[in-house]
Amino acid sequence: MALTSAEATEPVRPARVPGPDKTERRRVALAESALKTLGELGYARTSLREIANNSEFTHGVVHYYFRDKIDLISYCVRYYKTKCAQRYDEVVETATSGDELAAGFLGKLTQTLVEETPMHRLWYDLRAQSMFEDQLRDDVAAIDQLLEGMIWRILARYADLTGTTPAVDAPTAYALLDGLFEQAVVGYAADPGKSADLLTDRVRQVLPKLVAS
Amino acid sequence: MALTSAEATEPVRPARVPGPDKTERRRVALAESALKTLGELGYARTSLREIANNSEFTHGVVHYYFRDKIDLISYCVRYYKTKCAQRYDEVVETATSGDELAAGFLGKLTQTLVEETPMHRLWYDLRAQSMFEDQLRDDVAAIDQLLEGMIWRILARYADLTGTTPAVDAPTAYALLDGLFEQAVVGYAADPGKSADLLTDRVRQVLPKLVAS
DNA sequence: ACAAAGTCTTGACGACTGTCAAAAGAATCT
DNA sequence: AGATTCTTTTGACAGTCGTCAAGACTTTGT
Repeated sequence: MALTSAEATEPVRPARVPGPDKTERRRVALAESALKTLGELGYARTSLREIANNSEFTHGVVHYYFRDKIDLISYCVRYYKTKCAQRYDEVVETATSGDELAAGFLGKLTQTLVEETPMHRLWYDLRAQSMFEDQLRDDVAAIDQLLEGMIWRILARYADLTGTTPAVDAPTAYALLDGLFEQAVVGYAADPGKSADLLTDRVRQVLPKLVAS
Repeated sequence: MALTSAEATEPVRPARVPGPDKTERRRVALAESALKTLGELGYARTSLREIANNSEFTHGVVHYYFRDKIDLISYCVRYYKTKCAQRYDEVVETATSGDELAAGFLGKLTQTLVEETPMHRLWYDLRAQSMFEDQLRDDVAAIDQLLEGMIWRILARYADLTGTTPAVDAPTAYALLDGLFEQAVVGYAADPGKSADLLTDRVRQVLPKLVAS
């Protein structure tokens, strides 16, 4: 799946630029600064100047590499995708029993909840923004698809290891687990320790209900 | 449960004001304009002037009745609460079988999805904002509690009518159904008709898994 | 009828915002 | 070495923003 939107917005490349690496490295650097800022402040309070302050450049450079602010945000969303595409695949590949898979998945789930809290808050913020910002919709929808695939691989493997079959389809499984995870992310600010434990308990309880003999 | 936060921010009332009705009616009117604007534009793009444009007043009046912008938004969140507090109670009260309850609940669920789409988008937007805006956190948490109670009454009654017991606790049930509903709200923009039908199918499939003999 | 109090409009302030482009600095080519 | 191109900084513009308060208008009380 080509990043057609990014290619479309990319400035025409001069003949002597040393390949795409420089421009792409810059865009990635700016995207990382943007994600950091968005994770701290949220979409509503993130300005281009704030993003620039969190980078090694000044605000002008954003317009050299991106058409406008929303172009940068969209790029961020797509870049975000590449960072979480295969978060649980190792667990899927190495588990040899349902319990082991569940434990591994839960370990990773709470680990990412604790270690990447701003990124998760950002994700839910951006998904909400996508309901109001047409330009974000497709990129956010693509990430939802990706996350749905991730969860499906977990559930399909879990069914496999437990000699059962999934009792719900991929979108349903994803929505259910996403609901639990979002609850943990929202509740994390108020009570970080408890939130992670509750998530573990709830997912462990729900997972077996999503498969059937 | 007293609206202590609102009372705390209310300006000291002159001795001769004709009771709380006038001030409260004004605050409600402004809150309704604010909710309308927030539902259309989202939190990030909603300004006080935009809210005023959607009301019969000018922007100055907001500061006559509210300390600041966030005070108005908080009031909106609490006011929102009163509008959805008992959405499904009639279904709970009138259903005489599990199937009837499920059908009634699903009817109401899709009806509200279709008829109040901006309010639901707003809710998810505000909940995301509450992760970044401390002043919104308690009010949003209170609404989550309320919605959890609503879902719990549905599930408890469903268990009652089907001669089963709930297999998960209230927060878990709420997170699961909330996940499905949010998925429908997010997907609604892309495909309104399909989204409502999918929601119905998924909730109907999941509900029986949340109770046990 | 007039004074007092309440309510709302108007207008301005300082700060912030996204965007644009000139200019300066750096890198590359001849 | 100098020209050319690329990259970044700087600075400005026009507009928006939340907030504040003076003043105008409305309502109420005497």
